[in-house]
Amino acid sequence: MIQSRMVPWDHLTIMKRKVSNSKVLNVALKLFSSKGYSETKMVDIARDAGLSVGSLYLRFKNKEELCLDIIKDQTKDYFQRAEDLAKKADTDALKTLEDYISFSFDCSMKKQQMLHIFYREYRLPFIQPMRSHFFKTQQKLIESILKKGIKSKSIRPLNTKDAAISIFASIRGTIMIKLIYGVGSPSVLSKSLFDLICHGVRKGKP
Amino acid sequence: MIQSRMVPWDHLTIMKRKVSNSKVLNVALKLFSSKGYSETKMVDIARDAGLSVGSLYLRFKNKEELCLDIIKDQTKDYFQRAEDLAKKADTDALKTLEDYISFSFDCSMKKQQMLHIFYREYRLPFIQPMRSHFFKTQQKLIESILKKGIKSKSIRPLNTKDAAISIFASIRGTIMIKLIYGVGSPSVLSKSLFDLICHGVRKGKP
DNA sequence: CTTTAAAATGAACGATGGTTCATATGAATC
DNA sequence: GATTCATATGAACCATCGTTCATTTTAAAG
Repeated sequence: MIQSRMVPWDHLTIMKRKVSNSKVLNVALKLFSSKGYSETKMVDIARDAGLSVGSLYLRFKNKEELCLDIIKDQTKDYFQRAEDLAKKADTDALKTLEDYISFSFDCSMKKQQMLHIFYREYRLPFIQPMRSHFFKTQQKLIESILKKGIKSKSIRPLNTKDAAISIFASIRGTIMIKLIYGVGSPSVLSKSLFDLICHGVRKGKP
Repeated sequence: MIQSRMVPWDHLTIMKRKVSNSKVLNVALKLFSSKGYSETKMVDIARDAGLSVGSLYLRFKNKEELCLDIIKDQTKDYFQRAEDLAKKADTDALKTLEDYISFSFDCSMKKQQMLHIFYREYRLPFIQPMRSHFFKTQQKLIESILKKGIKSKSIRPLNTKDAAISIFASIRGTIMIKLIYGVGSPSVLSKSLFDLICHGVRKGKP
């Protein structure tokens, strides 16, 4: 019981706080994703979480930091999982590419609330660094899969850098379309995108 | 000279107004695209255009309508040009697809200021109808190119609806990446995307 | 029961910015 | 010069939040 006085961190606190921090983050995520960042008011978050505005400011420095905390919370294990997945490209690059695309879709669907924050108001300045980091790592990751595929001859020789950008853009574009317009099922979109990226539309051999 | 009293429309008014409407639209476009819709204040637009706030409200009902007027102004002949282009698919579907992609890139680069409005704050409710219309028409257009290509055997048989969505998403995704991160030259991106869509990454015949 | 301090409260503050309106300007007409 | 009316002005109005802070509540410790 001493701990509840000494450590303020959420997961160690034993029922001193009425409402847990993760509850607040979830509520805020829901609001940001449904109404947008600037349309979501601090009072809304407080009300929905069952707290007062004042309490919010005891836990988060301000609105921006609250938003950043959400994003950190939502992305914490994505990068490692993507990295692990890419390692398999030594064995079968095309299969790895397929897995990566389907993994991207899965994650995006699970985290679509968070993605709404990214796609809306896409230049909220404090989000830019995270977006940039995501782009760079994923582009390099796709490039590494392509290189391995070319080496093992399952992928035709091509400019890996340009192709990686195109593939990354295609994946993110499709996810964006899905999120904005709600068309198509994720699995069909994912499958049909891989089919396109893998074979192209042209008839006959390349 | 009588006209200047009788018709308030911009292009017919002979120097009664200090500042033309199209000047205002251009100034506002510049501000919206560089700072974002909600970060752009009506006073900013007024100042940069060399007008008072009051005058702005004599010309545009409110901020939203001003923004819509900009978009209408910027997109007025896009749709017809895209339609005309697609007609050529009877002759050579692959070439038409290539042209469509490069046309999309060209337009997007010329109108990138306007696109910033679309990609930022992407759910400004009053913009949704326009976005939706764009998606539907372009998807149908791509689908029609694919169908013609399949008929004339330059394109392999595939689910044209799914493929059209993937292709549309890839194009828009690539343009978005270009606008957000500024990576790559438009012509290289366009070329490399067509290469991907046309051939895919796989080695050997499909 | 008293003390203590973390946690919670919400009214009040202050800055912001879209919109309005009473007033002014100026060019055309008589 | 007087009249008229489109155009222009910008201070003022009003609503909207993000943020703060003096005060209260809660519950563990003594």
